[in-house]
Amino acid sequence: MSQNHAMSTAYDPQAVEARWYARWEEAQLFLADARSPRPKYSIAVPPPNVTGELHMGHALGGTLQDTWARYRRMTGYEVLWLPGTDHAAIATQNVIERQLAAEGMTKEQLGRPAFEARVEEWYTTVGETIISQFRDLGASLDWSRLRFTMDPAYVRAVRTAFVRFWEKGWLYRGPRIVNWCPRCLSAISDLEVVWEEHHDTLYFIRYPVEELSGEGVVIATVRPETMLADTGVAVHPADPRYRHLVGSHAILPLVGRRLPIVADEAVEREFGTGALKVTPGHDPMDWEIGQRHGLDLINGMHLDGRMNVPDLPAYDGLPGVEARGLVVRDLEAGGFLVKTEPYVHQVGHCDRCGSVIEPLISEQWFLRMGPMAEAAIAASERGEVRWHPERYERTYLDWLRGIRDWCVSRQLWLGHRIPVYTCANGHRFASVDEPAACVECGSRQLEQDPDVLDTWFSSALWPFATLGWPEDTDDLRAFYPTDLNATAREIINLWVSRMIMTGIEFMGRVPFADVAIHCVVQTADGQRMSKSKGNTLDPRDMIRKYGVDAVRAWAASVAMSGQDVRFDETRIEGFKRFANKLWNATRLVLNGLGEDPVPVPAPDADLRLIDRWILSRLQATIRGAGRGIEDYLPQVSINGLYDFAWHDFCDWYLEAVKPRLRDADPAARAVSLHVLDVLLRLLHPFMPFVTEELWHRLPDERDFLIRSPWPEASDRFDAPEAEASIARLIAMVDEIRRIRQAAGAPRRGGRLRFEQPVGPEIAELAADLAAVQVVDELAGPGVALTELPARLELPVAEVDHSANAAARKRLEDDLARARAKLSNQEFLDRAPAAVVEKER
RNA sequence: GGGCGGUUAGCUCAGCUGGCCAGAGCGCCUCGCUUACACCGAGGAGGCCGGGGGUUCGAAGCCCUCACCGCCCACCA
Repeated sequence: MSQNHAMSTAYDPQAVEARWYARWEEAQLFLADARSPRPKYSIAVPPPNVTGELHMGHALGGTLQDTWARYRRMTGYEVLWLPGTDHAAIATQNVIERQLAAEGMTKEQLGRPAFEARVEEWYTTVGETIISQFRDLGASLDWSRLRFTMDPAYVRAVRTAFVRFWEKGWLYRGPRIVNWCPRCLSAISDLEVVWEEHHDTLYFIRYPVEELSGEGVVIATVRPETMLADTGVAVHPADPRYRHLVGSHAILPLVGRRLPIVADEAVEREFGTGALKVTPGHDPMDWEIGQRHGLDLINGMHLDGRMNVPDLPAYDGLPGVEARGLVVRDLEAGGFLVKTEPYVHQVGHCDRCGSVIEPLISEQWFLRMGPMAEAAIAASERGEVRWHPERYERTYLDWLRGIRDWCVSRQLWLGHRIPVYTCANGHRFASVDEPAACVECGSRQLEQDPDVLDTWFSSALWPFATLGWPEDTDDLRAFYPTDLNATAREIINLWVSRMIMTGIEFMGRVPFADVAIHCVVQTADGQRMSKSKGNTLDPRDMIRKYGVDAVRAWAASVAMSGQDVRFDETRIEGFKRFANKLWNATRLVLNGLGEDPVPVPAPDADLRLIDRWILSRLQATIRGAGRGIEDYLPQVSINGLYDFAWHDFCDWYLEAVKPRLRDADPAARAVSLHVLDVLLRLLHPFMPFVTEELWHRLPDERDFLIRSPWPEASDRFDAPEAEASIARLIAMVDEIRRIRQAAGAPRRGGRLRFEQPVGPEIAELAADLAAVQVVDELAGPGVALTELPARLELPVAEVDHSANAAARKRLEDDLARARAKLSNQEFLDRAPAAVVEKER
C-alpha cells in the first residue's frame, strides 16, 4: 500500500531490469513441461552463429519471438522457446584461421587435431556468450534445453538424416562444376555466392577455322586465361552468320587445340560476336554445353586458383590474373586480339570471405531436391505454412519451383563429417553409427569421406533435431510442429525453405505454422549495416542507454512493417519516455489508493461517465492489442497501447479523476487501478521489465505477469454513448484552451455557459479540465464555441475574436463541404446510407 | 534479364479491404517548474500524400504510365 514511497520520480531502467531476469529464471518461468495438459506453443530460435555479436536483426527477431512466447503463456499455452547456436562451419573456420594468421600460423602447420581442439575451445567459450546475450533482451528462453548443432545428439540426427537420404537414393557424388572458393578451398552452394558488379575488359579474340583457311571466328570473353582450357566453340543454331561453320573446327590460339564448332541454343546471338568459346571446366553454362555436345573437359586450374596447364609451361602455375596478362600479351603478339571493350558485369564472391568464386570441376556430394521441393510446394498450396508478410511466400515458392540439386559437401576441417565409408575392397556405404566393418565384405579397413556437410544441412533439421529426433521423445511429441519461425528474409531459401522440406520428409509435417519475416534495419542515412563497413549498431549500447523495454518496444513497432527502416534513435528514446510515463502514472494511482481495499472493478452503479468512457476505450485497446499480435502486426498493438496509455489514460482520465482520487472516491480508485492492471498485462509481452516492476507494486500479493491471464475484452464495458459524449467534451476543452492561449488569457479562469443542457457530469468535467467556472448567465456576449453549443467568457479586457478564426474557418469549410456533398444528387443516390447520414 | 517492395509534415514512420478537416514520435515556435511525470503539461506552425493520366458520387488508398530508391531471383561469355 505504501510501495509508492519507494518510487523515485523518474524511472531507472537499469536498476529495475537487473533484478527481474534472474528472478524469472529462478522461478523457472521459462521452463516448458512436455507433459503439461495445456495446449502447446513452441518456437525454435534461429540459432545465431557462434562467430558473431548480437546485432539489430537479433534484437528484432528476439523481441518478436519473446513477445509471442509471453503472449501465448498469458493466453494459457504451455510454451517452449528453445535456444541454441549454430556451429557455422565455414564462418567459424574463417574466424579461427584469421586468429592463427595473426599468430603467424596456418591451420596446416597446426595440424587437424590441434585445430579441432582449438575450435572446441572456441565453441565452449564463445558459443554460450553469444546466445546468452539474449538474456539482455529479456528473452524467455528455456535454457534447460539449450542446443548446439555439434552436440552428440545433434550429430546423430544429422547422420541419421544423411543416411535416410542415402537410402532413398537421393545422394550422389560426382564431378560437377561447382562454386569454388579458392581461399576457403571448398565448394559452396549457389545460395552462398554473392554477386557484385565488376568493371572489367571484354576481349575479342579471333580463332582461325581449320577447314576454311583465312577465315576465323571471333569470340568475346572477360577471362582470356580460361581459353587455355577451351574445348569448343558454340554458336546459335539459327544464326546465319555462323551456320556454315557448324561442324568444322577452330584452332585455339597459343595452344593449337582443335575445337569443334557446335550449335547450341544457350548462346545469345546479341552478346559480343554471337560466338562463344566453350570452357566446360570453368563455366557452368559451358559445362552444360559441353555435356550436350560431348566436348572434352579440361581442368585448367588448381584448387587455389593457379593455372594448371602442364603442357604450357609459360602459363603453368601462375595465378589467374597473372596468366591473364600474359595470355593477352601473347594473343596480341600473335595478331589474335581483335579489340577490347570496357565491360560491366556481375561477379560471384564467397559469402564468407569475399574471394572471387572460381567455377571449377570437382567431386562433390549432391542431394536431390526435386521430390522434397514438390512436397513443400504442395504443403504451401494446402496453406500449411502462412507467411507474414504474405508476399514472401512467393520468394520461397519461386525458388522451390526452380530448385536444383544441393551441393552438400564442403572441403573444410570443421563441421559434420559426411558419414560415408569406403572399405579396402571399394564398397561404399553410409552409416549412422561409426562402423567397425564393411557392411558388404566385413573388411575392417574403412576410410571415412574426408568432406564435411554444408552448415545449412544441419540447420535444416533444427526444429525437430533440437527436440530429440530421431528418438521419439516427449518433447518431440509435445512441441513438434513448432508454431512460429521468425527470421530475416535473407535466409528464407538458405534456411526456412530447407526446414520445411526436411520437416515434411522426416516428420511428415511442416515444421511451423507461421513464418514471420522481419524488416532490415538500415543506418540512419539508409546504408546497409555491415561489419566490414563498420557501421553496425550493437543493440546492447541502446539497451544501456534507454533500457531494454524501450529497445523492445521500438523493435515491435518497426519489425513487421512491410519495408526496411532507417535507424532512428529518437524513436527508442520516445519509448524510454513512455516507460517513464507508465512509472509516474502508477505513482499517481498508488498515491490515490489510500489504505482501504479497493473492489475491482467497481459496481456499475457507481461508475461515472468518465469511468465508463475509459473502460470502454480499454476494451477497444484490449481487442486491438490482441489482434495486432495474432495478425503478426505488433506495431498495431504497441502503437495502440502507447496511444491509449498516454493520451486516453494519462492525459484525460487521470487528469479528470485526480480530484476524486484525492477524495477517496471508490469508483475512481477501482477504475484507475483496474485500467493500470490491465494495461500492464497488455504491455508485458512488449515491455516485460517495467510492467513486471510496476505490477508488483500494485496492491495484493502478485505472481508473475507472464503467468497472469491475458486480459479479455468484455462487451459489458462497451459504452459508445459515453465515448461520444467524452469525445465532444475533449474537443470542447481543446477549443477553450486554444482560444484562451491565443487570446493571451491566464491559464485558468473564465466562465462557460452551456446553451443546451449537458448534464452535471459534463459540466463538472468541463469546469475541471478547462479550468473555467460553469455559469448560468454570462456578463457579456462571450465567444461562441463550435464544438458544443456553449459560450465562453474570458477574464481579459477584450477577447480577440479572430483568435478562434482558424477553428471557425475549419468548421465552416467542413460545413460547406458537407452541404456540397449533400446537394449532390449522385452522392445521395450512390453513397451508402451510413455515409450520407454521417455527412448530415 | 525476370520478380517484389518503397516514394505521405524538417527527420523517421503509421494510415486495414476507397468515405470523419491526412496521423504519430522526434525536431521547431509560444507559454507553464499547478502536490504523477520538465524523461512533463498546454497551445501552435508545418503536408499539390513522387510526376502524369484514368475509374468513381468520392482516391494517399484501385487501374495505367513515367521517374527515382531498395531488395530477391537468374549459367549472356
